[in-house]
Amino acid sequence: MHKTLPLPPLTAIRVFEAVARHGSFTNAASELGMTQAAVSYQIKVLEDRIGAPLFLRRPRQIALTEVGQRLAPVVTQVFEQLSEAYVSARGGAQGTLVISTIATFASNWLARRLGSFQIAHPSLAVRLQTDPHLVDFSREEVDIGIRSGRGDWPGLVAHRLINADFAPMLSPGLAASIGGVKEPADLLRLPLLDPGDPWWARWFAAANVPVEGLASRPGASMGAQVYEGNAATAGQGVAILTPAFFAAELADGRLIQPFDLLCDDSQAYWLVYPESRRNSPKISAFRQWILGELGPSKR
Amino acid sequence: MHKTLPLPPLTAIRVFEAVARHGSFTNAASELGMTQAAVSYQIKVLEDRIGAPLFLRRPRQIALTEVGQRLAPVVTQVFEQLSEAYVSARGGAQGTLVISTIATFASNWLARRLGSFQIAHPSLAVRLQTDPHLVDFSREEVDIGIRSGRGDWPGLVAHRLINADFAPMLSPGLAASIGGVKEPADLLRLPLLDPGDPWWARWFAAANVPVEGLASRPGASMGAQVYEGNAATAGQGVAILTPAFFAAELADGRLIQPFDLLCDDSQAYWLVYPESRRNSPKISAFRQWILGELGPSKR
DNA sequence: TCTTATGCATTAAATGGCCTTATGTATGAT
DNA sequence: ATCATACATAAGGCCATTTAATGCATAAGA
Repeated sequence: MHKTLPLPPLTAIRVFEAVARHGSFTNAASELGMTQAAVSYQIKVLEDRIGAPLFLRRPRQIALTEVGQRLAPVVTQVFEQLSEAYVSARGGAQGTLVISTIATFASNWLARRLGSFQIAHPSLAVRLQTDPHLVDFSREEVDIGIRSGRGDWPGLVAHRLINADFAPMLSPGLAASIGGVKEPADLLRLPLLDPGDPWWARWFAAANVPVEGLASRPGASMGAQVYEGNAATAGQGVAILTPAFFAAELADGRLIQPFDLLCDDSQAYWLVYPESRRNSPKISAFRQWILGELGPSKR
Repeated sequence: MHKTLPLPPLTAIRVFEAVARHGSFTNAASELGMTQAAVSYQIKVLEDRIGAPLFLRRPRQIALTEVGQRLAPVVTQVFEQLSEAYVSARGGAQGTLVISTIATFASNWLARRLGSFQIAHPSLAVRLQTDPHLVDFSREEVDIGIRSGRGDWPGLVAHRLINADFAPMLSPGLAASIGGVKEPADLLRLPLLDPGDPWWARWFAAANVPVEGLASRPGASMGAQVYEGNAATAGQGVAILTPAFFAAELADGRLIQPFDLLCDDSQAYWLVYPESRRNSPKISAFRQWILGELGPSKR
């Protein structure tokens, strides 16, 4: 057990510092935003604790006693140090934004846009941390998380970013090679990328296209969408993809989505952070940025 | 107007320092003499103010976050400085005893005895300040005063030291030179020292001895007693003196007081100090010493 | 695997430190 | 002599702080 340091009443010391600096109870009170009576009280408290007067009460002014003169400079300096450390802690706490995200979102969405956030907030360092499990903000040093799920985490604020829905996509050239894709069954005349992905079976079922022979292996599709997207853009086949991850390709025509039919995994990607830090500047900044990014393109 | 420094909640900082040092809310609580719940609350307050967690809550232990790691050493150091200054102020306040006294008492009584006080309290420096007016403790840096008066000063504790009474004194040799002093009138056969002192007239009146011709000039007797006492001891005449100031001479026979008749000026010497500082160690020490000095010899 | 122990979080309620308002006192200025 | 200034004091209220009781999660042990 560590020896406890003998410390003066801190409230009183705070008041003493201001009084010593001003040489006046009244002026110190106005700086501290309290009444002169409160200052008088605190000084008395401190004088009682120290066992000696700190000020001489002269008619229209006060003067530090010897004891007060020895105490005042130390106290002033101590508060300066403390203030600096405090301000720096508040500031430093805002200097780095740690994002814990799952790899899929990082590579398919965040990677290409994060630059604009960093340009908008040049004083904020961003640390990306991809991690498959749901971060526990109370035991890991992470500011915000991006996770899939249902958005109902207790104690956390969750903003829905994008739905994890999916539809077939292919390059315009590949579609033209069979004279255009008119109906879902047409897709079966083209190579399917990762045909074992359970999303295929689900989508064709929703489209009322009976399909056999789609190997039913466990899909490693999550996180690999970016590769399949590249392959599809290159015209190598039809991929089943989440449109929000390929908004740019769909917009500029590198990929087309021939059917509006979207299937749903009943999953979504969420931005999450602790309720208690809702108003942290860096978290506000990121929230504002990411929701703005989603607004214009795909909502 | 000085710019107000931004400061953290000081109570919370105090708790934070202990927690950081112990690495435990529970242990810090016991050091601080409060409950673990209170510690938890204060840490939360500080974390809210700073806008970031200071500790990571891991299963059976906590760990400082980066923000906490930067804050903790500064805070610890700041409290060490503050504690040192505080202790030193409390101690320093007890290192010097400033006595404001009137010259008579200083020269006739204190001067010869103060040495024993300083020997008994070698760590206490004594500063004697002779000053004719009654010290105002609220505007002068004085610890104790010795003054004559009636002992009824509001806000001050007053201990009666000695009565300012008086009686004729002379050396045994001088008394023998006229065959001994048997009755008050015998004194008139000897030279009176400072015959103009009003004390003489008053004493002879009390002794029912009619006297004429005592020059009625304003007596400078107060403060001069020590000189008259020396002259009397040397056999140069009869002096009218305050017995308490010549206890040693009376005890060893250098002076005799032929008559018990004491006259009274209705004055006394008092030790005074502010009620609020009654328990200050140095004041207690002096009070105890001076009352002890009076006890054995003359009470 | 179940039980126990440890350590922090939370809630509601009690406490008292701290502040304010109102007023008093002393002194210097007009 | 009256007014203005600055600190002291008294009474009362409020809210920050604390406590007691309880919950929760995890690690250790049987």
